[in-house]
Amino acid sequence: MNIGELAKRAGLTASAIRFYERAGLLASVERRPNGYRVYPPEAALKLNLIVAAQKAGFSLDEIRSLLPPDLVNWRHDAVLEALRRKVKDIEALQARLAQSRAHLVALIGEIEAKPGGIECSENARMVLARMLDGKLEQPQLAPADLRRLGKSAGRRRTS
Amino acid sequence: MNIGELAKRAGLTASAIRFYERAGLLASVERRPNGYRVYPPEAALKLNLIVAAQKAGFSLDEIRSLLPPDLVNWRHDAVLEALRRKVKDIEALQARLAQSRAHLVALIGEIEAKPGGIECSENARMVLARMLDGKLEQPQLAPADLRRLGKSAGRRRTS
DNA sequence: CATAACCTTTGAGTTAAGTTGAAGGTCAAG
DNA sequence: CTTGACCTTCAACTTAACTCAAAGGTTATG
Repeated sequence: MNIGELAKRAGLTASAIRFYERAGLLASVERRPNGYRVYPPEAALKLNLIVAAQKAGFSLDEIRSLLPPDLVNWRHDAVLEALRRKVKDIEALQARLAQSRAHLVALIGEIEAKPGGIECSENARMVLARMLDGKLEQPQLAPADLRRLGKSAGRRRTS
Repeated sequence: MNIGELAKRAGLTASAIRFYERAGLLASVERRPNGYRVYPPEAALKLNLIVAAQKAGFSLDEIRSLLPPDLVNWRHDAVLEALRRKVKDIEALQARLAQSRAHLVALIGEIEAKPGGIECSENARMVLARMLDGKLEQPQLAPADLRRLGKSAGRRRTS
């Protein structure tokens, strides 16, 4: 199977697959005499796994450090530890989101609760004040690698 | 007040404040004869507001489009709409996170449930298979601007 | 034999929200 | 008069996960 065929099967682009190879997620692969990469059918499985792990919030770096070269000799303990850590990360993010949501909902309530009486600027000043002290201390969170978890799951190839 | 003083008060760096000005979030400010920026005390309030909005998941672009120049003539309806939209975004992300978390927890359970009997490679293959079809379709989500919501709230200046 | 549809590598561009560095002007203290 | 702490601009760098373009080789088809 050539790279284009594999890309189609995995729902990726050929350039993404080359990128994964360059990034060390895929071992360097067999070549035809003309230089074309040739993939065995299992390659699609590995790509699907990578995509799934990404959707679950793992970075390519994390995935590389956990993926065994052969797809069968997993480092059990490391994988379990990473999974548990990721669950913790998600829970922390969930807590933060719940706080943010609550703040926003409260803010909406305060803004709506003034049908037009008290001068607009008066109102604005009060709402502002409440908004600012409400936000001043939120839970400190793990490093920035949580960002990934917020990514869209859509983005299937459109061509 | 000079920029360094303002930065200290707002918990930002001077370069961040210059960046916000360049990005159109802050109107260009009065200068001393030597070129130094001079800020009125209210400036800190505006910066606090920007920081608060960012923590709530708004991008600088969004903030710029909502922030009135005078801090008092808000476009009520636009602000309310933006707030409600942001709450929706947060809820969508929460749903996605709950799914991811559930998947990971289930996966951990499956891996743990094999004390060492069935060949490791057998187990790996099964777990893999279940993992892949579980993930294949997740809720499609709004564009990628949800990323911001995952950012750490920590990162108070350390110098 | 021309053309399209593949494939190759390399290098640069994308986004967001800043940070860092160079090169230089200004100001107060000792 | 020099040291150190400020301030100025501008340009380039950072991160992640790719994408895109250029320039060229290969293969199948009409």
